[in-house]
Amino acid sequence: MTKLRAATKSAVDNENHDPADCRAVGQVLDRIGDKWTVMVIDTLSKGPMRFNAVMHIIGGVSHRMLTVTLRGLERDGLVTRTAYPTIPPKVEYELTELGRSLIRPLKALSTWALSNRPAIEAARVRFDKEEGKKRT
Amino acid sequence: MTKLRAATKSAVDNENHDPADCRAVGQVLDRIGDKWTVMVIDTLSKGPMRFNAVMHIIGGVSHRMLTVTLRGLERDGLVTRTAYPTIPPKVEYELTELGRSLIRPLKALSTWALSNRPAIEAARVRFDKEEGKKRT
DNA sequence: CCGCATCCGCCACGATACTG
DNA sequence: CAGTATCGTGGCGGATGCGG
Repeated sequence: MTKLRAATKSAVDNENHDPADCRAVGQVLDRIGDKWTVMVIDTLSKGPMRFNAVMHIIGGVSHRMLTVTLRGLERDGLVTRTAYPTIPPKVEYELTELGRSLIRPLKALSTWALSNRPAIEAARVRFDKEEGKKRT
Repeated sequence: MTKLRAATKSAVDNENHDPADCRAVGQVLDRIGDKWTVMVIDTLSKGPMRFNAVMHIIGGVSHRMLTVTLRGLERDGLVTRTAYPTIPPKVEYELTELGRSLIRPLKALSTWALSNRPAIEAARVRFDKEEGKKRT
């Protein structure tokens, strides 16, 4: 998602060929286009879960990035954070209704990806081969 | 998106709680999660178009980034590039069948975004207000 | 008109260490 | 067990200039 971010939105704001569509998608991508958000949502879609559980299931996410990602999702009302002030602490995360509603469009994307990855892969290989020929 | 990128996929590859879903989505986000890809697709969804036309319609995209984005899409077989070797040059871009098939799931996302942005915005404001209180 | 190379600023991400 | 702070790095994205 890399990076629409707040920095450059000015130019985009002034444009309206079909603002509803492209800007809306842009917004979502800003949100879920980062490295871990989608994985967290997918993981939490199976039910409420503790911090470490999420971390272990995803695997490969750093402690810090998981915290940051979860805070972001909490901020946008996509997950709830419930802290039990016990010793040791126990924190549970759960998708909100809003968060769960995102699963469906995400599934659509995932379905598309699964069906078309071979085609993309093929196109990519073909393209790179052409590139190779040009250089020789 | 902005940045899953190839760099870190190693850790993710070893994990399979529901690999089909999350990895597939991850792949797509790697592709379309950057700053301009979705906008380009949306723009081209209206029909074949010349480079400058796309640039003008999107507005705010640098010459270089549009080139890069289009090359990426071409590489993955999502758009075709047709150059007419006239003077001055004229290049037309058009979505392939594969590219057009991506519009549907994108629409799903855009629909979700449009319906829920108010909710997200509200949650965000609420969350930030709480943050403010804590700091005081 | 379009593509490509170079230079550079900036931010997402990761590793580590410390607190409660 | 969970969160925060700090620091370092890679690579995206913008500006500009040349080539065809």
